[in-house]
Amino acid sequence: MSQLPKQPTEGPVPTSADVARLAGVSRATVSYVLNNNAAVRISEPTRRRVREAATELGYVPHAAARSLRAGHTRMVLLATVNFPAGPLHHRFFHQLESGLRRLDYTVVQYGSTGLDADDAPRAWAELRPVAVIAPGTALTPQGISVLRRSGAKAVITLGSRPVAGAHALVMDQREVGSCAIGHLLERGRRRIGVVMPEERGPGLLAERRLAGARQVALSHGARIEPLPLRYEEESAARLAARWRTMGLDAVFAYNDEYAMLLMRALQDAGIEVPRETAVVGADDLMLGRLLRPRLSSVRLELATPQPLADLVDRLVQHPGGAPEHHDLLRAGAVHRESS
Amino acid sequence: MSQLPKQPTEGPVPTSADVARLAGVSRATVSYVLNNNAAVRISEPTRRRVREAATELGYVPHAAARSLRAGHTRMVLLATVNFPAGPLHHRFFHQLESGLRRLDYTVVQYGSTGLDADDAPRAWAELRPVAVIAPGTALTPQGISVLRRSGAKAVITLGSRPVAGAHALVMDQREVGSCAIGHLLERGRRRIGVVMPEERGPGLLAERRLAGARQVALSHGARIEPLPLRYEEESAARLAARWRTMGLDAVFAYNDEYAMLLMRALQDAGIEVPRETAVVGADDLMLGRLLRPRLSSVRLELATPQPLADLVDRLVQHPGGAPEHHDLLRAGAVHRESS
DNA sequence: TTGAAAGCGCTACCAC
DNA sequence: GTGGTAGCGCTTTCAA
Repeated sequence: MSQLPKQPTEGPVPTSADVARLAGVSRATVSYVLNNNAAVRISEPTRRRVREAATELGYVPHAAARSLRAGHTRMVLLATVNFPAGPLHHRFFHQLESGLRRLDYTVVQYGSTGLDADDAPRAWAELRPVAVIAPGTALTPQGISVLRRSGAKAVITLGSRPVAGAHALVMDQREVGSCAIGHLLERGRRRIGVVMPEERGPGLLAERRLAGARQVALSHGARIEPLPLRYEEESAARLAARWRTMGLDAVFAYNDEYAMLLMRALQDAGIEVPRETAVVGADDLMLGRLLRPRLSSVRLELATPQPLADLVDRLVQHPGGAPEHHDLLRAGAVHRESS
Repeated sequence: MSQLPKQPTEGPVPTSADVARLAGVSRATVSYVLNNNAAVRISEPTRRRVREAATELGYVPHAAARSLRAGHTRMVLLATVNFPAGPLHHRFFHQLESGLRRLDYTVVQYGSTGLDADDAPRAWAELRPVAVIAPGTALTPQGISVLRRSGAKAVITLGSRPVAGAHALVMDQREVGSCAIGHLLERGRRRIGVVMPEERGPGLLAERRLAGARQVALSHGARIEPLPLRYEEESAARLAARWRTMGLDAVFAYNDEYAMLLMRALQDAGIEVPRETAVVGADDLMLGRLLRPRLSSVRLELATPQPLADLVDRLVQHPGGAPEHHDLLRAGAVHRESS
C-alpha cells in the first residue's frame, strides 16, 4: 500500500543511473548487485542500499539495452500463423512455453497475418530471437536464411512435413488417416469414404489425412473415395441422399464434428450405423460419447513439451548440427459403437 | 535463387555500418535511405547503391537498437494468462492484432504461466511495450503502476469487470446468464437450475454467469438453483437421477457442451425435454442443431476488433485520460426446440 | 547532398 | 570492494 509510487504516469522512466545516484554508488555496482554477479564481491550494506533504491524507484531493467550490450537475446519467437487452434495445440504451446521459461528463455508469440512469407521472417528477425519456431508453411528457404543471418541459432519448423535447411517438429497428419483406415480395415470394411471439409481452415490437414488413408488402403486393396462436405446440415443431407449410390461400407469423417454431422444425416436418411456404414471421426471429443451409437474416433496426442524445450536449448547452445526431425503426433483408434 | 547468401550460419550479423561500407556512404545516409526519411534529400544513385548493399548483405535492422535510440517502442504486449481458448476469442485476438499491425504496431503475445501477479508485469515491463492488454485477473494495482512507470502509455485490462486505474475491455459474462434466464422466463419457466462446472477452467466464468442469472431471476420472482456438475456421463446421470426431487422446470447449462451432456442424461432418465424441463446452453455450437430436440442456446459475439485497435492507438497518442470502459460482449438467446 | 559524432541503457573490463 | 568508461546498433542533430 504505502509502497505505491507517487507519479503514476508522468516523469521519465528510471534507469540504472538513477538507482546508482539514489544509492550513492556507481552504475557498475548497481549492475553487479541486481544481476547477482558472482564474479565480484560487494558488501552486504551496499547490496541493501542498491536494492532499496531500485524498489523505491520502481526500477525495471531495459531488455533492449541489455541485449544490445550482450550481443544476443534469450528470446524464443513462436510464430503463430495458420496454427491449428484446438485445445490440444493450445495446451502444448502453453507447456512448451513454461518449459522454455524454466530454462530462462523469454517466449514471445508473434502472429503475422497479412505479412507474406518474405516479410514475416524479416519482421521476426528484427527482434533478434535466439530461436524461432514457425509453421513450415510460413517458412521458405529464404526466410530461414534471413533468420540465420540475423543471429537465430535455431530455426525450427512445425507442421506436417520438414522444410529443407531447418530443424523440424513434425506432426504428420497422415498418421491420423492411416490410423482411422487401419481400424476400419480391421473391422472388415473395404470401400471407404473420406470426408474432405470444403471450409478454408482444415484444407491442408484434410489433404494429409487423406494421403495417409490412401497409403494404408492401397496396401490392403481397399478403395478410398474422397467426399467433399460443408459443415452444414443441408450439405450433409445431400451427401446422405446419394449415399447408397456410392456403395461405401465405411467413412472416415475428418474429425468428430464432421462425423457427428454426417452420422446424423445418414441416420435421418435411413442408413444404419454401423451395420450398413461404419463411421469414424478424429479428436475423440467428449461429445462423441453422447451420441447413439457412440462415435468411434482417433485420439490424437502431442509429445510432452519439456523434452522439446530441452531440444531448443540444446540447439541454441550447439548450433550448426544437421537438421533434426522429431515426430510429435501420436494417433490411436478408439473403438466405440459406430464402427 | 542466386540471391541466397553464402554463409548460412557463420559470420557476424550485418549492421548498418556494414551496409554503409559496402555502399561507400556513411551510416547516416544508410539510415536516411532505408527509413525513407523525407526530411532529407538523397540522390537516386546513392539510394540505389544503399538498397543494393542492404539486400546483398541480408541486412535486417536491429529493433532493440532502434527503440533504445528512439526512447520508445511501438510494441503492444498482449498477455495471455488464463485466457478463454475458444475460437471466438482466438479470432478476436487475431483480428485485433491485424488491426494494430495496420497501425504500425508490433503485437506480441506473452504467456506468463508460472509467474505471479507481481513478476509477470515486471517481465512485460522489461520489453518496454507502449501498450499492454492483459486479463484483469493478472493485473493488480501494483502491476499497473509498474507498467506505467516503465513507459507504457496505455494499460488495458480484459475481463469480466474493470480494474481500478486502468482502461478496460469488459466482457461481462453476467450478460450470458441474464440472457439465458430471460429467455426461460419468457417461456414461462420459474424454477431454474444453473449448471456450475466443477472443472478448474470455467470456474470464474460460471460464477459470473450465475450472478447474471440470479439478478434477472430475482427481479422476476423466479428461483435459481446452482447445480454442480462434472463433465462426465456418470456425474450427469447422478444429477438426472435426483432431478424430479428438485422440482425444476428449466436449466441453464453453462454452455452447449454441458447442456448436451445433461440433456442426454435427462432423456435417459425419462425426463422429457422441453415439456418437463427446458434446457438452454451457450455458445451456439453447430452441434447443438444436430440433437433432438435441437438445443436452444445463447449466442455470444465479441465487438469488432478494428475500433479497439483504433482505441489503443488513441490511448497511446493521448495518454493520461480518465479510464475508459468498453463493453465487448453481446449475448442473444437463440430459441430452438429444447426450451 | 553527405558525413561526423553524440547518446539511448546497459554490462564488463580494467584501475584503483 | 568499488568506480570509470568503452561500446553494443541505431537515429538525428549540426557542420561542411
